[in-house]
Amino acid sequence: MANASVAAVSMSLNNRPGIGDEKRQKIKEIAKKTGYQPSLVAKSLVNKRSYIIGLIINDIADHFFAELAKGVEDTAKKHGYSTILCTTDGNLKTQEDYLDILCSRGVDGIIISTVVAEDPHIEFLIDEKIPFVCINRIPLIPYLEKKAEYIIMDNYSAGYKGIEHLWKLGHDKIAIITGSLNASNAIESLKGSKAALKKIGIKIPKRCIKEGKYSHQEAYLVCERLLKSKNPPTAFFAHDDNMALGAREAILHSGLEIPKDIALMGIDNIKTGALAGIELTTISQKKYEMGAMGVKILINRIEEKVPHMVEKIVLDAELVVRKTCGYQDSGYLR
Amino acid sequence: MANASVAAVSMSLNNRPGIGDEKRQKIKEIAKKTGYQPSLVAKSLVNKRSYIIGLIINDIADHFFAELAKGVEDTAKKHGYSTILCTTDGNLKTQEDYLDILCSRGVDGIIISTVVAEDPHIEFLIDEKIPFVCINRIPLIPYLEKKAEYIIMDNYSAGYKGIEHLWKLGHDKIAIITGSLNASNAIESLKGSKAALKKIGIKIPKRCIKEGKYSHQEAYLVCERLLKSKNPPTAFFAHDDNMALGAREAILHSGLEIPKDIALMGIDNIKTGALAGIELTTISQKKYEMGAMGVKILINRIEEKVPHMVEKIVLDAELVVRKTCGYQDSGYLR
DNA sequence: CTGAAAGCGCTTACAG
DNA sequence: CTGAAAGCGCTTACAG
Repeated sequence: MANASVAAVSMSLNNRPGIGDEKRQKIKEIAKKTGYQPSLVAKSLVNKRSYIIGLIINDIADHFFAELAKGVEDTAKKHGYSTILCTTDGNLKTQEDYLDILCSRGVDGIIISTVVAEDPHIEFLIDEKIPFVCINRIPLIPYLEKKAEYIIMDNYSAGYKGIEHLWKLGHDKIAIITGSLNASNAIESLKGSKAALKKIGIKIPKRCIKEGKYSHQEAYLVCERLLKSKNPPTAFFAHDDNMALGAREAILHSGLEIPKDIALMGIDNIKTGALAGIELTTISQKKYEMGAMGVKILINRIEEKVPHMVEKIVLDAELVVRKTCGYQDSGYLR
Repeated sequence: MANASVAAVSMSLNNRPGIGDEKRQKIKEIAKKTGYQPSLVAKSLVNKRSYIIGLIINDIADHFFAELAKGVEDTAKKHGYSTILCTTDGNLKTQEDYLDILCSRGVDGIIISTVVAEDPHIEFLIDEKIPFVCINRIPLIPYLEKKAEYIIMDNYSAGYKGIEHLWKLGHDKIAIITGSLNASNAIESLKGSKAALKKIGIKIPKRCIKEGKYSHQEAYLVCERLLKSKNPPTAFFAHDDNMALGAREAILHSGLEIPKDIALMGIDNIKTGALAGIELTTISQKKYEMGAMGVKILINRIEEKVPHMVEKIVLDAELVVRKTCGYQDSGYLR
């Protein structure tokens, strides 16, 4: 410190009152010239603020979560926060480990997108009094409902609209490939689809509702098996695009054409689905925005500028008609 | 602290000698029962070890970088490190900002995949004595060569093999869509392609070598324009799959067929390229492995178990023949 | 307006 | 083998 006390430079660099303008300027100059970078870890220790948030997702190579992560990281960066990437691969133990690590790292908040319906860790987060927001999925535990913030898509409506679209195009033999049924989004989508089926008045056999676990590979297998069954469905509604693309492989590999022989729908609207020759009809989900909004809410909580109130945001599910269901060819038949 | 000094618990929990087994066990038990989590930030401060690495990439929603990031995060996690995700969007200023932040956060090391040929920040990293490894791209500054570790694909060979494959299939009118020519990978691929052209003995006009900047959109535009020119190419070699997919859109939208009218190649072998109906012929790049190996080398440096030596790893570029170049139809013609 | 002191939550020598 | 003290690099009251 070429000319002043440590307190003086601390106050200067943090723009705190208690020091003359002239001296402040001088200190800033010297700091700049010498490339002085204050240690954020020491700062964290005394301020109890790390300016780090944790982001918990299943898999960064999954296009859905990658978009989510992009929204999170962009927004965090914009507000001066760094983000620690935590991928759990859907493993609850890994999730627990990461939660522990994030807490002992003193992160200011957590964005969690992997919550399971009966999630055992939400209480932990509440007890630790660490700000967090659930995105994509929420805990389905009634007494927790008012205690956590969340932002999700209207999965029920997504599940409903998909069936409705297929039905209007003339399909009665519809197969549903669900997400991971331990998670709220999959549960809600399935509820929506079942409600639509009921409303419409058609029944589909149990064997035509299969859990695809949001996995491309799993959906491939499920679809392949169904296609080989004796009364195969004429339409597949996969509850995410990943699985829809898996089903697509199975359909095409078995020599069938889309949508001529088989109609196919997904949910999420990932970019790959828009490619020529794929043109997947789907339900749009605002992935980037969900991540971005999640961070904004989280930072509001952390900085408590806004009086705290539990926020619950449910984003619209919008039908995106492309070519895998045959709307272009026939239009709605009913 | 129910029964011992702070030093005692510190030694117990860190498995340091200097305390009796019995007491150690007891302390560990109590720690477990009370759910005590030592503050990693305080630890960082005294140990000068944060167990955090920084990962710098262009864009997490880009499939190539997402795979890379997956390899990095998985491996870091396995070795007890957390990873801070930093996306620069190819912006050097953002890169600089992140480097500063990472340093003041006291990260133990950095994986950087966004380095530019004349990168102004490598010297900074060396001066700061912070371990780092360049993956995917390297600085093309001779006197820095022996000072940084890197692991990259053999981009020259990738560029070479693509041209060779197209030529053997009978193409003379080839267009090349390059990556960002301020980066080593793009430069090397282009060199390789030019060398192949020379070896083979064909010349392609300047207007048929265009910079696509590793952007889907840019490649679309470049390809569209070239297709409309009066002597259009019969084959496109995009120097990554992202761009190949962009070119594919342009080709298909203009009513041409692949590979009947136009042959198409990429580099990277992202998963989307393998989808039915896309089946992009490409050069395989080991993305996940590159990230994973990068972290292993980085951690070796950080922990200095292995005597330090500058490592340079160049991964093989392997041709993956699928359907966009017409090999299935005709086989090699020359 | 400025400087010396205490403290954030740990770990590491250093005496007992 | 154990406990009291110093220190990591900062910030924040608290006297001068």
